[in-house]
Amino acid sequence: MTDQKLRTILQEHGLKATYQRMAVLEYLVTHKTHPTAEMIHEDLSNISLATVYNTLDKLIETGLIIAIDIHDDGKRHFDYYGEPHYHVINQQTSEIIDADNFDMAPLFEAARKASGLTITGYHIEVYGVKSENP
Amino acid sequence: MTDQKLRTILQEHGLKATYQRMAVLEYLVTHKTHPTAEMIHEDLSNISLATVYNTLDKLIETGLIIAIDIHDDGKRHFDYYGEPHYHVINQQTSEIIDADNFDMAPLFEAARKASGLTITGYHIEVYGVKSENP
DNA sequence: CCCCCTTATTAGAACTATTCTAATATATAT
DNA sequence: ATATATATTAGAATAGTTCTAATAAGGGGG
Repeated sequence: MTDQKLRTILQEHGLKATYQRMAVLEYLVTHKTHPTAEMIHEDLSNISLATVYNTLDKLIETGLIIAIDIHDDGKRHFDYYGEPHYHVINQQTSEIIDADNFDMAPLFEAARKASGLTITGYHIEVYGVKSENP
Repeated sequence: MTDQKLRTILQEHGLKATYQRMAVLEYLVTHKTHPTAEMIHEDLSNISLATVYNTLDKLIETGLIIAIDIHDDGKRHFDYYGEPHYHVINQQTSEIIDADNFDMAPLFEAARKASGLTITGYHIEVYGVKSENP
């Protein structure tokens, strides 16, 4: 993804297009690894950890990325959220698999009915284990 | 819920029926407040915080309760999971609303297809805000 | 019914992911 | 180009959770 594209995305979401934000956003766009803040900081070694956290907070506020809490490791993982999707988590390995083969609209309608709220988003994690008989 | 019932539930899930576990489980069964470990510890004042955490871990392992991470407050919240349900979270107030008016079986099937795993459970949080025009 | 042994509880220390501070630097509108 | 509000940073601080190791208690076997 070009710098100009990253700059535009950030500005369209009301964020100043700093070098650090462009780098963190590009990292999340191009890595499917659901990294932690520490992992991003290690790879982008010229950006401070505080800035990684600050930037992740801003990107979450805009909805560009989401956070996933894996209870196994106690760390927050982050995921670019360009297209809505959900996560399937292997309980034996903590591997996170992206999936988008399900229409969430009926769930939104059910949630609206149950709560009276205007639905703005969702986080779905489905847990599984390796099949006994593949 | 009677002590005998609590004892039976714990033993059926392979856990020793200690006073502390019965108290924590009963607390979660009877409180719809999605409490944190600290809140449980404050209310059950004769049970140590370490035991509250240990017990919550054990109850999660058995599937009797689940954890919900609210990113707003950085604390883990816990919820008795006697019947499958999902959560609608008011982003303005962090209020957690239980809802069960949606059949998750099709999502399980989609997740199985996407991952090849045998699905064992799910955590769903739907986010919303107060409607503009109620 | 009472041991025995495994498992649970506890207080407090330790850990660590995340947030805060306050000084410096940078983006962007004018 | 300048001003100004906003962003970055290193390091300290915070706080939720986990660990330690000593004590207590559940419950199966006799």
